[in-house]
Amino acid sequence: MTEPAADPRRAARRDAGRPRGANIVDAVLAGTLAELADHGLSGLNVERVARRAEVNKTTIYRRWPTRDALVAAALERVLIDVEAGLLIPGADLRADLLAIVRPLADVLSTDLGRAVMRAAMGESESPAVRELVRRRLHGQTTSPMDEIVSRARRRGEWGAEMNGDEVVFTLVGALMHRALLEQAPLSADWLDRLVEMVARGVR
Amino acid sequence: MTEPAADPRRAARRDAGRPRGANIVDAVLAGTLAELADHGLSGLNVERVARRAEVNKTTIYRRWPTRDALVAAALERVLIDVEAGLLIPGADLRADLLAIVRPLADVLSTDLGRAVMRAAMGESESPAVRELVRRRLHGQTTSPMDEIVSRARRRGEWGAEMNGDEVVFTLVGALMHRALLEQAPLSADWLDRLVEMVARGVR
DNA sequence: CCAAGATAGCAACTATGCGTTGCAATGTTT
DNA sequence: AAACATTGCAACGCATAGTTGCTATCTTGG
Repeated sequence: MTEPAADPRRAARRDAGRPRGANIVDAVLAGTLAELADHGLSGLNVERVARRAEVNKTTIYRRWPTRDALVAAALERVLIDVEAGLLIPGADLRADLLAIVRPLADVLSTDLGRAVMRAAMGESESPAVRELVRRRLHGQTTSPMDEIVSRARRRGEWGAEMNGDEVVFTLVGALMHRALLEQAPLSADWLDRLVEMVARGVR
Repeated sequence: MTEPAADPRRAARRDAGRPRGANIVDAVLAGTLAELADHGLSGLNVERVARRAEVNKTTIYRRWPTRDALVAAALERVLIDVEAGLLIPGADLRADLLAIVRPLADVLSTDLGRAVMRAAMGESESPAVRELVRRRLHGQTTSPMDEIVSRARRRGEWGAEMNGDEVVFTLVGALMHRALLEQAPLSADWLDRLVEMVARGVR
């Protein structure tokens, strides 16, 4: 539900037209993210996005039917970058967990990232966002974690009845809380302590 | 910034007037919470709140200058109920942690509670809400945790370099993630496993 | 090259919801 | 009874979401 917009009238011939919209899509979503970082979700305004992307408001509405859909699409852009770290096996469980959590920590260390995640939590009523979050959550972290857990089991680092997902989600929740509610820095030091604690906890 | 609204003109004589507003304040805040639960933060509408509370819109605006302030006041109402569990010392660290986290878990198990916490996270840009969250967070959990940690230290259950706040906040973050993003139930079983993991982690 | 089809811009419009204002009605205190 | 405070009411101004009808421009198949 991001690019061509499933429109019956557009089903027949999809190869004609003015400059095909990839550029526009990019510009608009980038503009949306920028506005999100600048004014927050509640201050996000479609007309400003349009101006920023140097595109007409109508064009935006033709591609994304509602403000929510626009935001959801923009969020998706960013969340793709939070893909779990490449699955290079680390020295131990702590290293593996750190590798999985660090990309998110990086995102949450920028104004944009915080704005985006805030939106993801706050707007998670919106069907579009809710769907997106579910997709990104399950499936993005689950498979890497399965790998990590079985490695850790082999090394005797994992004896808990906790499953992999539950553990990552706890870590993610902790990051969110610190970044969004406490508004405290996600320092390397703190991250180390957090992961250390969790790693000890599942032994 | 909850009840009388600091208004210079009202400083002189504050004892005359129509039925003093306690009833109205209650009705309006209750209405706000109800609307929040029904339509979510983005769907919350002052005029509907007014109808629901059987009060005029103007009256609301006279007491709470903006929609944000109204929401903040309503949030505060609920968050008071999340006060840390009475400090009855439990059998062990696990029991203490459970006692501290359970009130929040209860709140997050209702539609209203989820809506409220979602609002608290999403709207934490808004100065009013941000201030509120800070106040409730620091000071609400810190002192009970100091107590719990020193008890746990005495019993040899706490050897970690993690401090008390960091641990509660991790727990709270985990609850939030599960309730708001995963939208999974905060079952007693899951809560036990979570607390068990953390308790082991700080040893 | 040309006609068809698709996309984008533009301007004007509706609808909704926030927040304001002036005034009248009603209640309380001294 | 007089003074004062609070509420209700109706009518606004204003920003922003979302729509519509039209025209201009681009791409591609023939």
